[in-house]
Amino acid sequence: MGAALDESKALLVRRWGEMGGYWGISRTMAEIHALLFVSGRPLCMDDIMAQLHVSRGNTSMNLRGLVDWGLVQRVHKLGDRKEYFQIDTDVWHMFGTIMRERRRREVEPIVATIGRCREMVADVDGVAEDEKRELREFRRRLDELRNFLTTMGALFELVLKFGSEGIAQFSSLLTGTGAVTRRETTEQRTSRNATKRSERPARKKSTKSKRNPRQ
Amino acid sequence: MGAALDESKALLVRRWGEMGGYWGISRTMAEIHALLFVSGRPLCMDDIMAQLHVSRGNTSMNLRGLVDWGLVQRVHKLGDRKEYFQIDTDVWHMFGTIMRERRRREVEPIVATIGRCREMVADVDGVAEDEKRELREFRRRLDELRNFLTTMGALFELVLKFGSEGIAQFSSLLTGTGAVTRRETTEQRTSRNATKRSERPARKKSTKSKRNPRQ
DNA sequence: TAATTCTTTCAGAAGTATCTAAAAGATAGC
DNA sequence: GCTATCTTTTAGATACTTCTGAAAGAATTA
Repeated sequence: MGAALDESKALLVRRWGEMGGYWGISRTMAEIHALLFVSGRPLCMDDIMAQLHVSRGNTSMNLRGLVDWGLVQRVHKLGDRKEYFQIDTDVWHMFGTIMRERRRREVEPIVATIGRCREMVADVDGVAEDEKRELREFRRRLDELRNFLTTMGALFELVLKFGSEGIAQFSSLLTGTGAVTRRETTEQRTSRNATKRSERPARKKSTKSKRNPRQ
Repeated sequence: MGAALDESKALLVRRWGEMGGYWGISRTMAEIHALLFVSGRPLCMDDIMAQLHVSRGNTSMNLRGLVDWGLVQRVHKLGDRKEYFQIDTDVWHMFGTIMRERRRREVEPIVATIGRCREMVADVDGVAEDEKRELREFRRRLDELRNFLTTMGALFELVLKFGSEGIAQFSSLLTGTGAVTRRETTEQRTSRNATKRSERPARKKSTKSKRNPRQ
């Protein structure tokens, strides 16, 4: 009856791959990610190639992408020259990594641009009275937008720091399900999730990079 | 000095468009969205074509996409046969729309699949003892994943219902900045944001659809 | 009904992204 | 150094998206 298990895994991999497209991630990359997730053990390139029917080159590229995202780690087995790839097993931690990376790549640039736009219209001197109205309205919108983005960013930071228990508390608080006081049950999580992903060395793609030495 | 205003707007439109790609939205669609946002008034197709240098067909298609997302409304001016397009001006409401739509299109299908996967491995009969371990581990992961997704969904629902004030409270609660009790300041927002977007008629793309009658 | 004005659809062009297979690059052991 | 084993890069092929321009479709007025 291991067949049911395999089918179940295959189904999740397929669907996860399809969904990847919506998230700006190539299907293959998402499939590799899912495969590592369902396998529950490190896989080598040949495993992945065989199970997903993709070429070696493609596998290599997408694995690199996943490592760059901080979602997959390279691991090695004693007496085996192959590299194995392993996924973060903690779902909360995994999504924390995704969120932080997306924020860095996608939200921060737009926040910076909003800042520049804001400066460009900071000066009201020499503007006709009827244009001032439009200017003020535009500034108001910029401020609202920036405020939204930074607030959401802060919220994510908090949520991912405090994990699922924190959210449950938050929910019950807002919905008034009951009076909840801050418990300390989430503190252990915090330290584990605080791994500094941001300090990962920024790999330059274009550079004729030396192969990663296996320390 | 209206030049600075125009340049500032153009800059935001360009950057917003670039970012659109990351969000699975075509650049033009994102640019149109941004243009409506910065303009602060309804625009017609010719306005958009002129300002973004895109063809009529492209403009039409992308505007339809935005209307389908519920991000843009069609409006009409008295004595003018043209259609005008208007964006939701409330940033929180706007992102609420995006989040809900993304959840419907992207998160719900994967949650459904997880459910199916879970059922496929529910039965443990006739499984060798050493495979049971793997099975249980797989089930644990599936459950964790589903739990994460539904919790996050609920969180978004809450956050968008309670708006920025709610988040500020949440933040101060978790960080322990001070004892906060639920205030009622956000209630007005709630009703406005509760517009039932989900009941929008599901336009079939493939169908040789009749043109939307202007009621 | 015909003319006018505006919008949508669609076939093919243009532009991107992704994939494969083959060559080049690394490392370890002999 | 040479060979074996494994990984990365790359050029070109394939597949997918997006865009345009032209034709068809709709509503309105005469």
